[in-house]
Amino acid sequence: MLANKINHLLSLCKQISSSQPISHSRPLRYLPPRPSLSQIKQAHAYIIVSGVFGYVRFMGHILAYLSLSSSIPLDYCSTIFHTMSFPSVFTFNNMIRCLAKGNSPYDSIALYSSLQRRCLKPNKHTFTFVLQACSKALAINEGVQLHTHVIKLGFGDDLFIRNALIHLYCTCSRVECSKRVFEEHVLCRDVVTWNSMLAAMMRDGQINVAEQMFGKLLEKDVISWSTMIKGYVQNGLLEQGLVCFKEMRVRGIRPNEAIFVTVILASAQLGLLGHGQFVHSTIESLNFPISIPIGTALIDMYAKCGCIEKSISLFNDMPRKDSWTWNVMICGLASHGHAKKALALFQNFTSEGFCPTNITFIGVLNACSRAGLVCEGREYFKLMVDKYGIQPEMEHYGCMVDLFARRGLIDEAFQLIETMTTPPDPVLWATLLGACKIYGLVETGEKIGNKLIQLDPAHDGHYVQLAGIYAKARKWEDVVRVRRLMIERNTNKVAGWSLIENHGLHRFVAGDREHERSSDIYEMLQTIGMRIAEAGYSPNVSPVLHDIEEEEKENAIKVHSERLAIAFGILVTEVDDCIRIVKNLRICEDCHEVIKIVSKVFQREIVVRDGSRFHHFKEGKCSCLDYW
DNA sequence: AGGTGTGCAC
Repeated sequence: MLANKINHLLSLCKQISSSQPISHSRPLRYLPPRPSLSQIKQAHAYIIVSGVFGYVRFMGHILAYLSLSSSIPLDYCSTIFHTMSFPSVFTFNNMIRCLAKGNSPYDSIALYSSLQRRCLKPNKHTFTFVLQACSKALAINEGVQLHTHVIKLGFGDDLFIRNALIHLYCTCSRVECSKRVFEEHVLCRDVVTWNSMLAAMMRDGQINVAEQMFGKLLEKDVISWSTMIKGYVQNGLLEQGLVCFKEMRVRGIRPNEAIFVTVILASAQLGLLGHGQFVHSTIESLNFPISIPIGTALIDMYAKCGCIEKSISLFNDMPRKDSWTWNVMICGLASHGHAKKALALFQNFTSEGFCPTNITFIGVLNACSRAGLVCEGREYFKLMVDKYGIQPEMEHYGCMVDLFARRGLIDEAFQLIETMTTPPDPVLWATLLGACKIYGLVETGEKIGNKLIQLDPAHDGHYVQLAGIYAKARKWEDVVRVRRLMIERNTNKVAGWSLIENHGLHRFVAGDREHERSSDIYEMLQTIGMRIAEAGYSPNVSPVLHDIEEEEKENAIKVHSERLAIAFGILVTEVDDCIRIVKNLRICEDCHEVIKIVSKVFQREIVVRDGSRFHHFKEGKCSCLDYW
């Protein structure tokens, strides 16, 4: 159809050009709204070959079409531009736009200067394009100068330009300036202006202000909702983001791809399967197409919500995948300890012609470390550098140190750290510290622990780990000393919590008695205690740091948040249902042991996502093979 | 001829 039109255009132009000049816009009128690159090239070639009268004017249009391409052919654009001796402002504008959109923002800004040197007068379109370039280049100084030009030339009231200015100031973290632009013109604000301002407040973390603005916004379009939802999620207010999404659905607004991706991501971060499934079912009920970004986000979400099988089946069903999709799947398999599957997938990935990225190798190395595959880990690390030329980053060293440390190869971990050109991240030392705790290496642990506390004195985790090492060696005086240090320094203590979903969210902290079914929960804890004792369990109190009597220590670990959540889970779920818990910190050794036994004596499948990985408890065993 | 919004990590 389109080809016919173009052919028609060509023959028409041939006929006309032999007799009389054709009118200005005719060669381009036959192009569709977003023509393909080859269609644009055909039209361009024809304009030149036919020697159409006024063809210089068409070059601006050709550039305008090119600026709409998904990946802008900058070489082609500049060839067109530089063949013209006297480009018009229109042509300049579209070239500025091509450069801004095609990731050459500095060239775009430079072209604006050259437009002025030629004594051409920029118009309102010039500013929207060049301001976009400034936002992209974070060129705040140039942006401020342009703002003065805008005012001088009398474009200060233009809605599009003001929105571009708001966007510029907010991407350069000048929220106060964008607020000023926003407030200057109360009368002529449109939805887009509100949206830009909303985005600015979000980026600045001023959620309350943004919320008020959102409330005042009478006509909310899809992007207003998108901005608000994304803002919640970006600022870690995941549950509010999902509530906002639900409200949008209630009002009958059809979400777009970006919104779906954002709320799937929020569900993944929360780790709550119910929320993720709700979003997935919304997509299905709207018959919304599963694009690559949505499919990828869903795979990631199911993996992070503990349903790795569902991730795998979605992955296999996806007709088209990009390297992100593969990376998500490899990382997902790795986080669940399915090392062999992750490594097999890596082989398929490369044999299908994809090029692995630094992220791919984080997944691969993570798979090796989770499964204790030391030899494979060493090989992949070498392959990454030698074959793919990827320089190891902190995260790759993190995986390797973890790999060695878990196997007790502390010396090899130290050797690797010594080869690093950049100073090691405290996370690497923290990984080693964890290994010292597992292997009972009190002296090494003490050295690393003190070093870490020196490096990062506000992080309470380091004190807790070091105290844990002392506690395991029953060095109670040292435990007390470290704990006292932690209290004196008033560290940012992160409270442990566990979440479980059952007709809404239930969050527990240790010793919690706030829940409405608290007395039932504690009764269930008693029952659990009796039944696991019958099965031969005896408490391991080393994780308890308090210098208190043994009996009290036992009581303290009995009420860890994950146990309260599991007791509640047993109370409210059906026997065949899997109990899913999300915990912010790492699970303690004793709770891990308890949950293993619970899974056996109560015949329940329990999945715990802790701060670092997944634990699938079934028949008295855990998928981590007691290695975390 | 113009402005706003999405995915992978120790």
